[in-house]
Amino acid sequence: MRQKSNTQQAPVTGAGKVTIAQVAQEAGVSKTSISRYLGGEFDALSEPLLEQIRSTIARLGYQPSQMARGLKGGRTKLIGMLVADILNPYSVAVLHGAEAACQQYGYTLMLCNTANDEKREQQSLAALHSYSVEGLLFNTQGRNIRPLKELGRTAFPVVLLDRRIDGCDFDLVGLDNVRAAQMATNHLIEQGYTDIGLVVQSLYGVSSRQGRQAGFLQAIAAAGNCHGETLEVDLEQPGHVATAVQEFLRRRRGSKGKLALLAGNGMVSLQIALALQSMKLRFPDDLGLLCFDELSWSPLVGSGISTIEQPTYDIGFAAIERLLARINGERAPRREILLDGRLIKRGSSIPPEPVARARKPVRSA
Amino acid sequence: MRQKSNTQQAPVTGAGKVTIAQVAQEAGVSKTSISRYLGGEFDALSEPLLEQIRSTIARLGYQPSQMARGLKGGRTKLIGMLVADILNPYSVAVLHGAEAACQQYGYTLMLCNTANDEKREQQSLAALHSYSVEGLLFNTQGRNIRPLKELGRTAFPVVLLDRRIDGCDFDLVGLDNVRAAQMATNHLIEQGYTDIGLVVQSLYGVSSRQGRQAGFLQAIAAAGNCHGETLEVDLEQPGHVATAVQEFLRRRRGSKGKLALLAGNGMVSLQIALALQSMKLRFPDDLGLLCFDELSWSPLVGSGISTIEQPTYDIGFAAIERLLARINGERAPRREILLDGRLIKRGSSIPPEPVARARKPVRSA
DNA sequence: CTGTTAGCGCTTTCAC
DNA sequence: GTGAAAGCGCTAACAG
Repeated sequence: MRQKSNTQQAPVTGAGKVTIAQVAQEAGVSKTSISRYLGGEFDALSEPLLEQIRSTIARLGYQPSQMARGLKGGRTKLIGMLVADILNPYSVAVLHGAEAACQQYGYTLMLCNTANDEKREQQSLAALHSYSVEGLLFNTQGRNIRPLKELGRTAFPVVLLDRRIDGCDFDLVGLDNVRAAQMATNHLIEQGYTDIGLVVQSLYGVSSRQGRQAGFLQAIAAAGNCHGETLEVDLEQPGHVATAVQEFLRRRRGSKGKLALLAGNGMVSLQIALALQSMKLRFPDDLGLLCFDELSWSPLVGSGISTIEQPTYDIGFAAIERLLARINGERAPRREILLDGRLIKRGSSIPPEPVARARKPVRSA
Repeated sequence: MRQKSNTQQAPVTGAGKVTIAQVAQEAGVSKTSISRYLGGEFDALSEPLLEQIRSTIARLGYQPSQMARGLKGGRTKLIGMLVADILNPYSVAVLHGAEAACQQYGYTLMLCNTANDEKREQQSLAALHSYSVEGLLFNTQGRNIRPLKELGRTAFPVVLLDRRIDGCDFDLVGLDNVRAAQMATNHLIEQGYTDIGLVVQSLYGVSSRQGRQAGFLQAIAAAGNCHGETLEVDLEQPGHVATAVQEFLRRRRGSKGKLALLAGNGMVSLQIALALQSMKLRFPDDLGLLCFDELSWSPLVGSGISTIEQPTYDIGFAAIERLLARINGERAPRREILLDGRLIKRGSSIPPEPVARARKPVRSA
C-alpha cells in the first residue's frame, strides 16, 4: 500500500525533488546503501537489497543531485570549456565533438565564450572554478598566461585546443599544422603556382599559426624556385585584407610566376573571398586560392574553393578523452595529439589551361 | 604577521580550496557575516567588518563554491540550454547572444546538443535537472512533448526559442515569422516574380516554419495574380532538394511568370545553392532566390544572395532576460517576444533587365 | 549589527 | 553486508 500520493510516474525532470533520504525510507534501508547503489558498488549490496533499491528509485523517479554529490567528493561530472570566439566556425565544430564526447561519458559541458577578451577569460575561469569543474578545455588567445600557469602548478586537468601555450605543460589536441601547411603548399606548387602568399592573422603567441607558417616556408624552400611570403592581416580592421592582397599583387607584378593565396583559417578565407570579390578578382583565373578549414560554402563560391579540412569533430572528441584520462589520474608527461588535415581539391587551386600557348602539355605518366 | 605561507596572490583559479570557514577564522568573524557579505547584504554589516572581510577575502583569494551555495537555497546561477542542432548556424548565433547575457547577469550556461534526437533530449534534460539549473532555454523539435509538459506543470522556468510547443504555456522568443515571410514574399513579388516556391523542411510540429508558410501564403493571396506553393524537403535525403526544385520548375514550365525560390532557413539555403549549382542553374538569371537567415557567405555566391536576417544575438539575449524574469518570480501569463527580421537585398532577388526589350525603362524619379 | 545553530543532499569513515 | 554519524561549503532562521 503506497502512502501519500507517491504514485509519480518516474518524471524525467524530477519535478518534485525526491531526496536520497526519502528513497531510503521508502525502501526501508539506509541512505548509505542507496549511496552505494548510486556509486555502482553493486557487489557490496545483497541481491534483495539491490532489487529493493532499484525498484524504489524507479517508482519514485529519484534522480540524485549532482551538486550534492560533487560537494563531498569533488566528482561533479562537469567539464568547463573556454572558447576564444564562438562565432568562429572552427570553435563550434570542435565544440560539437566535445559535447558529444561529454554526453557519451556522462559529463556535462559548461560553456564560456571569452570573445578574445582577457577580462572575460578570467571571469569565465573563475566562474567555472566556482562550480568545481573537474577539468578544462581551453581554446583561447595565447596571451595572458598568468592564470593558466597557476592551474598548471596545481596539476589541474587542462587540455589545450589548437594552440600551445608557452610555459604550460598541458596536453594539446589539434591539427598537425606543419604537415598540413606543407601539404597545402605542395599542392599549390604542383599546380604550377610559384608565388604564394600565406594570409594569416597575427602570429604573435599563436602556435598553430606559427606552425602553419613554418610548414609553408619549409615547403617553399624545398621547392627551390618558388617565392613565398607571409601576409599578416588584422581582421578587425575593415579592408585590411583587401589592401594586403593588393600589395602582394603589386609586389609580385614583376614576377613571371603564377600567383596564389593560402588562407590561414576559415575567418581569413571569408575575408579573402570578400576582398577578391570587391576587387573584381576571380580565382583561379587571376589568382589561385587554397584555404585552411572546410566550410559549408567552400564548394559554392566560383568553381569551388579548395580547402584543408580539419577533423574538427575528432579534435573535440579526442580532447575530452584526453581530459578524462587526466581527470582519472593519468600522470604521464604532457602529450600532444596532432591530427591530420585532408586536402580537398576544387577549382580555386587548379589553374585554367593556358589559353593559347602552343603545344599540348605532355602528360607525365 | 601572516601565519603559514598564506601569501597567495588572490589566485583567479583558487588553486588551494579556501573555504568560508577559513576566511571567517582569518578575519575573526563568523561564517554568517561572510555569507552575508557574499550575498550582498552590505547594509547589514558595519563598516569595519565590511572592510575586514573584504581584505581577508582578497588576501586569501577566496572564491565561494557555487555548488555549496546552490545546495541550500537552490540559487545555482546555472542555466541550461538545449539546442536542437549545434551545427545549425542559427542555433549557434542564438547561443552567442544567450551566452553573453548569461555572463552579463552572472549566470553560467550548461549546454547540451540534442542532435534532434529524442533520447538525447531526455537524457540532457535529466542531466541539467540533476545540476539544479534554475531555468531552461529550449530549442528543439516540437515532438515528444511529454517531459516538457511536466516541466510546465511545475512552473519551472522555461523559455522556448524559435518554436512554440502546443500545450505548453512557456514564454517564447523568436522571429516574427509571419511578418518576415510576408516581407520576403512581397519583395519577390515587387521584383516581378510571380511563381514562387517556398522551400522548407518538414512543417509538422514546427511552429516557426508554419508561421513562415502562413505569411508566405498570405502575401501570395494578397498579391492576387501570383502563384505560390510549398516545397517540403528532407535534408537528410541526399538530392531531395534538387529533385524538389526540378519538379517545381517542370510544373511551372507552362507559366509565363518569373520563377523564384524562397528558402525557409539557412540550412535549406545551403542545399538550394548547392542544388542549383549542380543543376547549372544561376540566379537571378534562371531563378530568383531569397533566403531566410543571413549567413557569412550570403554576399559571396553569385551576385550575392538576398536574405532575411534574423536578430539572432538579440533573440538569445532576450531569451535569457525573459528566463531571468521568470526565475526571479515573475508570474505574468505566457508571453511571446517576436522580433523583426531585416531584408537584405542582393543580386539573387533582382531579376536581370529583360535583355533586348525595346525602350529604355523610365526612371521613376 | 553579529553570531549560533541547523540543515541542503550526498558521501564516507567506522563500527556492528 | 549494512547502517549511524560526521561532515562537504554554504545559507538561513533565530537569538542576542
